Amino acid sequence: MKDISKATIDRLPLYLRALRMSQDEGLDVISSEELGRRLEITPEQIRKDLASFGQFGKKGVGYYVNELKHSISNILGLDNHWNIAIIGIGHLGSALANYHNFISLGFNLVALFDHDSSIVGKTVNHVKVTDIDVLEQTIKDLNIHIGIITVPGQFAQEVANRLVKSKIKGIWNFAPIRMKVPDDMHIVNEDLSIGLSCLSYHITRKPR
Amino acid sequence: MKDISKATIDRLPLYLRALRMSQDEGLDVISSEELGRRLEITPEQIRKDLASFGQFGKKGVGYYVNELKHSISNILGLDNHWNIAIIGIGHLGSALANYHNFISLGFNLVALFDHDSSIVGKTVNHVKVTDIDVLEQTIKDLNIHIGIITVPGQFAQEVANRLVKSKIKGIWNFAPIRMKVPDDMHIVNEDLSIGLSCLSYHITRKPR
DNA sequence: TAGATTGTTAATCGATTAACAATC
DNA sequence: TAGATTGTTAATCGATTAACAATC
Repeated sequence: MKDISKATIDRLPLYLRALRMSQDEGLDVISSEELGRRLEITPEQIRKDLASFGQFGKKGVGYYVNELKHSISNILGLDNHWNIAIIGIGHLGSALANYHNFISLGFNLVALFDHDSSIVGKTVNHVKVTDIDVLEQTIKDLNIHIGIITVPGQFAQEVANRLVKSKIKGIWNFAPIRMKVPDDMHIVNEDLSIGLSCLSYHITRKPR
Repeated sequence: MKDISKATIDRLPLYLRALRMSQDEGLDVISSEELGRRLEITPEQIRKDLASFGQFGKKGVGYYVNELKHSISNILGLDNHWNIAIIGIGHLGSALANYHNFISLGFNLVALFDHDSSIVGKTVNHVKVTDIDVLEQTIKDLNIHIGIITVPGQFAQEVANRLVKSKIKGIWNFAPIRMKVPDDMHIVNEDLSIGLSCLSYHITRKPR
């Protein structure tokens, strides 16, 4: 398989979601044209993206919704049903613990960690908060694959270091810093203030 | 000014943050080399990005931290101190209402809206939750510029329609749908499940 | 001055769009 | 069959990287 562009991978989750919605509406077959209309992505782009992973459509017909849905799920590795943990159960951590979309994508929320003794022991969305002191051991015991960092910025690097040592597979980081991790560690930075700042830029430059 | 690339604009908030941190550390001057090291962006990229807005550096010296910080703030329109409101005070909406980074970027959180009578009237981070029935009037009264949508997906389009009618300047959308808005409406979609899905893709393909 | 570092132009790389043959 | 729609190749567009003159 050739190298897949980052932009293509970023669009796959959108395709998956649109396919689910289409299926809920009772559609069995969908064309790249229709999928594009729903997502505001050109049909050519969609066909190109999908074609980089194989031939999923039927010429003259379109794509079988259920089939393509499963194919994309598989490509994204969602079939692995990764075990995830959230580190830092403040406002954002709690919100993510309650975010049902992750569950519906196939992720298992198996642990929550916090430092604060007034939070440890509490239950958020049916999961008990564990003391961060036993982070490494719990990651091994519960076979946690992905760590979600929602601690304040000044503690994020240390948490990342401990996750790396615990042989976690990937990190999803919400702390507003660029962390230093080994080259082979997979890390995705979710930077909430970028979106709002960009919006500010656009409304300043091109007011309606 | 030539057309600025979307990628460039996305990086400006990162520059701004790194400059703040540098200033906190007592730095007066910073080179593109050093800035690049902190952000893992090439110095050439940084110089190119900044150059598209003007000449901010001194050859042979670097960039004056405080000066550049203010310039980028200005470019991003953060000087406007936009009034923002959050619509949908569930877990995510509450978390955003408590997110201090927005305040430190210069945004004013002036209103929170919800439909649920058990939430209306409560106070989150010193702001009272208003009934969504009076959304339009409150937007006018409080001169709200940006609406943050954190309602469940099925209600998001309707909220967007009402924001558009209320002549809001921009929408920051957390609902997992692509909303239909007029072409001249500025909207940024913050799609939380994309990041996690992409992480799943990477750890599946290239396990450490 | 000599060393350092920007700003800018040219070269490369990557992603999107257009076009169309293949085929259901 | 005729119309529709994919998959793929070629053309265009946009973004990054490299190189270097300008200058502090």
